Amino acid sequence: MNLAPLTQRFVLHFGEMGSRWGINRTVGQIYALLYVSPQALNADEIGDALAFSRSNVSMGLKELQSWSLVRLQHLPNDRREYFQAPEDVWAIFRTLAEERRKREIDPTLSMLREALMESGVTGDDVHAQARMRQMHDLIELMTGWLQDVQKMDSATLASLMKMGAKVAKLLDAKDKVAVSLGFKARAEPLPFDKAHNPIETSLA
Amino acid sequence: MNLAPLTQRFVLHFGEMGSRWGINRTVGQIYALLYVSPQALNADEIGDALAFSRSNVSMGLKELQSWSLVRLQHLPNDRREYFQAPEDVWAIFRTLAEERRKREIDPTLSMLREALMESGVTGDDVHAQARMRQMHDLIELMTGWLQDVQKMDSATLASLMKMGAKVAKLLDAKDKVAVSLGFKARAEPLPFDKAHNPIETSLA
DNA sequence: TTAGAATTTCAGTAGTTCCTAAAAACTGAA
DNA sequence: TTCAGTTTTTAGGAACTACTGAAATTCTAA
Repeated sequence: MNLAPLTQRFVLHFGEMGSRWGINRTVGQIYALLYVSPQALNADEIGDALAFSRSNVSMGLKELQSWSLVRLQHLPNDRREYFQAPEDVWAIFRTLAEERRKREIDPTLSMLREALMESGVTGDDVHAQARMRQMHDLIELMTGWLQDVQKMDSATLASLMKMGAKVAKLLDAKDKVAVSLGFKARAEPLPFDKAHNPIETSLA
Repeated sequence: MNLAPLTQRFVLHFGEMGSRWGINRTVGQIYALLYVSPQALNADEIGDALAFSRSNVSMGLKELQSWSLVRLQHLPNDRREYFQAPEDVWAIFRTLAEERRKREIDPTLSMLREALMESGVTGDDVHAQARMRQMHDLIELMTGWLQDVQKMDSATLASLMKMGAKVAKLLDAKDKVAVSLGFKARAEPLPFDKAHNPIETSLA
């Protein structure tokens, strides 16, 4: 491996973190290299840079493609495939969030849905099913919210994130202002009341 | 394994998903069992229910404790340790988010911070460092926001999530109302302008 | 202090994942 | 169709992780 110093540190770090992120060292390093590379690289260049066998690079790239984390490119008069990581970090984040949801959450959500359809449940399963409903409702709320915010453009999302906890306070203030004016900013009532909260009430 | 049908399905599913979640089958199944169990269980009961060796159960419980996902309990006149999963699914989510941040994100944030301190960077590393800054700024924004919302109580958080994308629109409307009244709801200007957005400008 | 119950550690084995080198398959030009 | 360059698949060894039973340690009540 013969990379510029900062790049090398970055690449090695991604290799080490790989196992915590559910990818292997190879995949982590390949992605890191592509992320910092100013231009697309082909499989041989990647293999040379990281001292991996050609086939290992091939596997790694396939894995990254399955995550939609790399884009394929072709250069004129060169039939090798060139790979690059998308530039927009917000887009990368969106992709990651979506892929992880698909792999780590959706299967569980399906299982829970099926378990909740089951009727005539008896014995220990009565309590178990109630617990599953709590988990199901929370996950459904989270994934629904995630889909919502994924539709926002990056600037709006960034603004909301920077506000953080202030959002709640502002909305509170807004309600008061709106009410004092008899101003109706929303078509349907906000679900601030507990009665509409499936999480709080599902075990009640 | 001799569990009620729904419980069994739930437990087996958690075992299978374990590898995707970065835990092993044993740990996944133990957590699932504790999650649906109406009362705390001791290590022997867990081992019997799941047909694991006593030592395997011990390791699994240790792992779950390192994630702060199980609570330890003692019954009167019984010196065995009893384990249970916290009941509040929101609290569980908070714990999970925090632990994953510590393990999967914080080390990378540190590495990026150090890389950005580096001065006198030349060659390929100039572009690489700029890319690292983009990643750093995004992660910092996300983790900061996460800390903010983790402080909210569950009901507020649930409300905000249910609103999803509507939050942005409401805030927009709120600004208009506030402005038309000469009403100042916030102490500092909101960073809606691009100039204050480190993500958009760090590579410009 | 000690018996014995409960838990943890350890060493060995089984199982899984990672990685390479070689073979096979594919692609576009001649 | 053939050929050379390129990519993918495959088989097998290396490295790592998971699991068990036994031994060691820790803990508690008498």
